[in-house]
Amino acid sequence: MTTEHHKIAKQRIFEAALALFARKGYAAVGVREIARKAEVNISMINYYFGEKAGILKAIINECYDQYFRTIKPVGDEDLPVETHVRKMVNTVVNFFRQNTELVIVAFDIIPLDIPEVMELKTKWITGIREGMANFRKKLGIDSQDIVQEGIGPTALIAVILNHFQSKYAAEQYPQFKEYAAQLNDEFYKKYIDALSDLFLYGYMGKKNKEEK
Amino acid sequence: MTTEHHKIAKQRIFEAALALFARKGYAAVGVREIARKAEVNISMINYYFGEKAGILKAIINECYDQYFRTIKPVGDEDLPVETHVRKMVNTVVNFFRQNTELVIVAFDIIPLDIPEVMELKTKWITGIREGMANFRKKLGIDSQDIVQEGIGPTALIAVILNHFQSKYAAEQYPQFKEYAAQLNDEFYKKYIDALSDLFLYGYMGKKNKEEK
DNA sequence: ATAATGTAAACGAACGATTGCTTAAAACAA
DNA sequence: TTGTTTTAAGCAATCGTTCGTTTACATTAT
Repeated sequence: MTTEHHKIAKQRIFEAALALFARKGYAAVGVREIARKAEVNISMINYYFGEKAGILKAIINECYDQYFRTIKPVGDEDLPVETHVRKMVNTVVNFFRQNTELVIVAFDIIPLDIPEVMELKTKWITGIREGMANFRKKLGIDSQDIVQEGIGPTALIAVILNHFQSKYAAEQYPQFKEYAAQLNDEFYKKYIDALSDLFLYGYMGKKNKEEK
Repeated sequence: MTTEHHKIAKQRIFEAALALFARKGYAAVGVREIARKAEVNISMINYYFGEKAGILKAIINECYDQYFRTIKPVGDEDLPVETHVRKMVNTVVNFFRQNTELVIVAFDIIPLDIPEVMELKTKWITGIREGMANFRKKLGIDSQDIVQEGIGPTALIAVILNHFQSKYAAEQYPQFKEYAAQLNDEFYKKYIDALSDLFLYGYMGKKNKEEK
């Protein structure tokens, strides 16, 4: 029971902080606000996570770990390039959809002046990049070429992240909730196809395809 | 002289805040830090901008105004679609390059719980979308189709914004400065072409082009 | 010409509120 | 009892903002 209680309280803090960080950004959220939402005493945060930044570290670890474990096996599959790309887009979009708050907080680009956190993120990103080296190679991306690095998978993920940041923001504001409500299963089926098409054949190719 | 002095102090606050907001995010920066960097008394911030959020509003107005005035005339030009897209990509990338701090702060997606600021951004985005309606029409984008909205120009800007966020972050950290230094004129010439190619013909088209 | 008035810019000090975090004791389970 | 979990209270520091005052210069009146 004790262990159970333990987990529950820690989990509540984690989830409350995650939701608040996603909504307002790390710096804009205070520990008291987290404690209030988690229905927990303030000191519980330091008890379980050491410091405020400890929650963020936990979020980052959780997100990158799950992300890597999700896309790595897909990247290692042996499929024709086009099929492979489509499957990867599908995988990434679904992961972002199911873990929107996690990716918004963990994949946020604005640097925090907390060296430890920055190092943690760098470590993860480097690791994932190495783990996906084969997939990148298959796409013919030369890791030395910074132009190719700037587009390719990097660009794809930027687009997807941007979409879910916008979606999440829209869900908060009454005037945009109507839009957010349209983003259902049906939408994502089409979205994944359209995004794959765009990445594979571009805007002109996509246009030709539609005109056929 | 008085007016001259006025401009200088206000400008210093604006620029100091802009740099700090871009680096750390709005919420992570205090007015004292801004005042210190601007070499100005703390109370001058409220004197010139009313409140801390007033600086942010000024930044947002400055950015969107300049952005719209830059891309609008390009969007209204009468060019073949491909040429038009390439010119637009070139225009947007150069604008982001020359106004990196402005776009990082103003185009940041994470919502601030300052209703006034959110309304201001919404107003600008709506206006720009309307102003660029002809260009979107030319690309064959149906504004009602949220799938097409999610990719297209939205995706392109997301990619470019992501690049400059990464670049700006890299410039701050010693271990990445080497990378940031490579992002020179030569790089952006290639980057603009590669990004245009990707958007127009996709990854497969780009690959075919290179193999020729 | 000199003195009085007006005005905008800048200053240091302080306001109440909130920040992240710590402590010591109470409540609980084993 | 022993050891763990939860609590309330409080720490120093900082937050955004406002205060009354002073400086510097322009305008007006005498």
